[in-house]
Amino acid sequence: MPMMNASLKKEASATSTDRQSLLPKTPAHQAVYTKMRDAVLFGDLAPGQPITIQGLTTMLNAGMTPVREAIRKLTAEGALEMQGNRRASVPVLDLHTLEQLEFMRLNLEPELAFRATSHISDGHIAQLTQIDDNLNNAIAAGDISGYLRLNHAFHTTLYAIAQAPILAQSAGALWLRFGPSLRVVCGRFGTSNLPDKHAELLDALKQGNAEAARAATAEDILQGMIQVRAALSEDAAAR
Amino acid sequence: MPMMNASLKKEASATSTDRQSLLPKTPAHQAVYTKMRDAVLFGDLAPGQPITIQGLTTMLNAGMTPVREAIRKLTAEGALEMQGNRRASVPVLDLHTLEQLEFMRLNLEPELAFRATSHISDGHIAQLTQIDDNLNNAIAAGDISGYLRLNHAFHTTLYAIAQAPILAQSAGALWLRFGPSLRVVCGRFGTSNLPDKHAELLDALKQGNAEAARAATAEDILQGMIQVRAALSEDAAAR
DNA sequence: GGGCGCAGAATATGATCAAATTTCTGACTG
DNA sequence: CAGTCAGAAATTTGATCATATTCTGCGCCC
Repeated sequence: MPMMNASLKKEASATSTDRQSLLPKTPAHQAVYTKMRDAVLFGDLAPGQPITIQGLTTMLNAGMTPVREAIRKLTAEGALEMQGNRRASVPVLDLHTLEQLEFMRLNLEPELAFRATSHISDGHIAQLTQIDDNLNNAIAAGDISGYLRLNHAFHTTLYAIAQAPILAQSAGALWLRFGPSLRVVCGRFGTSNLPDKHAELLDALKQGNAEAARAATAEDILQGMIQVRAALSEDAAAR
Repeated sequence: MPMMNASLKKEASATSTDRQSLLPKTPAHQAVYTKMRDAVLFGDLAPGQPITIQGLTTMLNAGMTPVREAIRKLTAEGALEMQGNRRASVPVLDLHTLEQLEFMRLNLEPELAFRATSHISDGHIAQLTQIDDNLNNAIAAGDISGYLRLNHAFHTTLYAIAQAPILAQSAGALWLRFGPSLRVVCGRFGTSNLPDKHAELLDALKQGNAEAARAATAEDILQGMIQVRAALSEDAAAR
């Protein structure tokens, strides 16, 4: 009974050279990981929602092993948590956890902006400016999903410039923890009051002013965390 | 019926090693993860040494899937790294990476000691004192492996008291990165010049002096990182 | 010296086993 | 007599394994 759609995902391909040779570069578990990561980051998986492994295999048309490995990886990064039994779910943020995330972000990300200033090039600035322009358009259009993705892309791109992979990776793991709640914030307050210290940050980067870049990043983080805290407090009060 | 060689690991049932079948509480992938984690932390796996998945299945008498999942988890935590091919290995520390680790440790662990001061109890202090006594004995006896394990246990125990799971988890991931090099340090300099700011730290905890605990932890970290940096520089010069 | 298999290892799949949640039944109590 | 709760069967879901397939590395032959 439960085995019927397994065959229609890959038809009998007579020519194994054309399509296969064009994209054999993506390992399945990595593709699954990226999709699930984005789903967590951009709110496609709501906090508290249980993750079923078999549901993902059918949803992503993937095997069981890649899904399991992606779940393990995301669990290690804090994007998912194993509830006492062997079920995984997107963790719900509480104020105590949020405070720790804010502490770590304020220690990590301003430092990354500081370091990026030393290694930035004109091409990098153009790239960041492009992202920020699209981001402002998304805000103006009320495009929540676009805002989330572009905001994430802006910070990720900047931190990659800092040439500090450990710090950048740690900061990326933190984003996985509060990403789902960012979606909640936007759903509650819309895109009107979103923080945008990116202009100040870009100015500082153009001038090579590392201290100003650090300060602007700290401001941006504080603004965002205040919004998330407000949404969380409201949720706790409504319960 | 096709399981012939899989049975011989369970055949010696009446003898000593079959506690697992009597206590089926531990999932296999978790047991494998813990063993590999300890092997990385305490230098049983040397940096640069390639990890073969089939070697681990036979070495740990485990299946293939649990080993794969443990490798994914450790890779996500930075304990292992995937080199371009699909081989994994214990990463070798360079000075640039070490600097980032020091930066993060100095931001995280003193804060954890600071927070632990508020929540500590007499039982906790007794526990930490016990560990530190054993640690001093290990140093006096030149027991490198014992020193590594007890030093790790001391810090882990303290950080668990701080009631800040995100910070503690992040700090634990950092230990996975410089753990292998700690073994190298000990192999080079012995246990004579090892840092031991634990006495100061314990005094501060007993007095409830959070600021002193923070400072003592920072000193302990700096001492240890200086040692690791010296060993790394020596290695780089010898090559 | 370079292209071509060949061995070995890693990835991915489906099947099988075990555990847990759910559901259904039945009895007991108010 | 009805409602509720305990317990057991059943279904769902996670964990593990054996196997097939694919890719990498290396040696060999041209």
